[in-house]
Amino acid sequence: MIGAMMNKQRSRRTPPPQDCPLDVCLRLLAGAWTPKVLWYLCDEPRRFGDLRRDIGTITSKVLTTRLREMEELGVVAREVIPSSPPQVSYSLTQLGKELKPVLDAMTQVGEKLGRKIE
Amino acid sequence: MIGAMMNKQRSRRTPPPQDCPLDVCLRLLAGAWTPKVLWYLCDEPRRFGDLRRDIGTITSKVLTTRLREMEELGVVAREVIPSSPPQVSYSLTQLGKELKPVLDAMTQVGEKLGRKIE
DNA sequence: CGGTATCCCAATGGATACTG
DNA sequence: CAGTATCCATTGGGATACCG
Repeated sequence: MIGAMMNKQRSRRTPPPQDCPLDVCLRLLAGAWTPKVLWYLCDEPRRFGDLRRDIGTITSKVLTTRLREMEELGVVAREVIPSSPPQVSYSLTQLGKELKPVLDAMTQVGEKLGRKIE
Repeated sequence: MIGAMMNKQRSRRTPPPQDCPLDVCLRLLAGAWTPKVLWYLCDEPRRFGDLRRDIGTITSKVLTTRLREMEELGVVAREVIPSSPPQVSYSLTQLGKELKPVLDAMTQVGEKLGRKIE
């Protein structure tokens, strides 16, 4: 079963192939909610539930997914604080903080783009 | 096109809800191939077919889609040169050129992210 | 040359329920 | 509190064919 399923059929869905650095960064930022997670982590570390409430309508499944992939890329750090009830705190790493200027730059252009919309 | 996208009925609940400038910029850049199109238009105007060949494996359907939405946002300009065979030239507008620093910033962070991957 | 028109698939992520 | 586990609707965009 696994063998069969691992047989990647490359016929369709030839993905944007190169892993140039731009694509890498984009794949991170384009994940749903990712910019908002970064935004709320910018100022200070936050716990899972706080993040969830801050962002508003994100489900815990998706929030978990995003945090896990950000963690794997070294953009956020996860710290478990043994206590009862359990607490898990998320914060930006040094690398994560380097995304701030990117978000700011995108916001600036976004404002000009935005005037074209509505 | 993105404008239409923004009025579209949301399926189940209100997903990525706010249209903050960051989201607007991101929706543009996250379109498949969009960064590459921008990249190849950076230096000089290019014709449709040239862009297609530059990028390599993009289909004309998708290239058209991307160029149309970039045009609607005022990021690229489309110029039809009456001749035989017909020529259509695409170039970055002033606003489009402002995306260059954004791409550069993303590339820089992407390089550091990339070292985490492979 | 510079596109449209179809058809269709697989990944993304939303809804909901449940757990240590 | 901080997640997992399922299930499934939406959709971006790839393949292919065709056109003025």
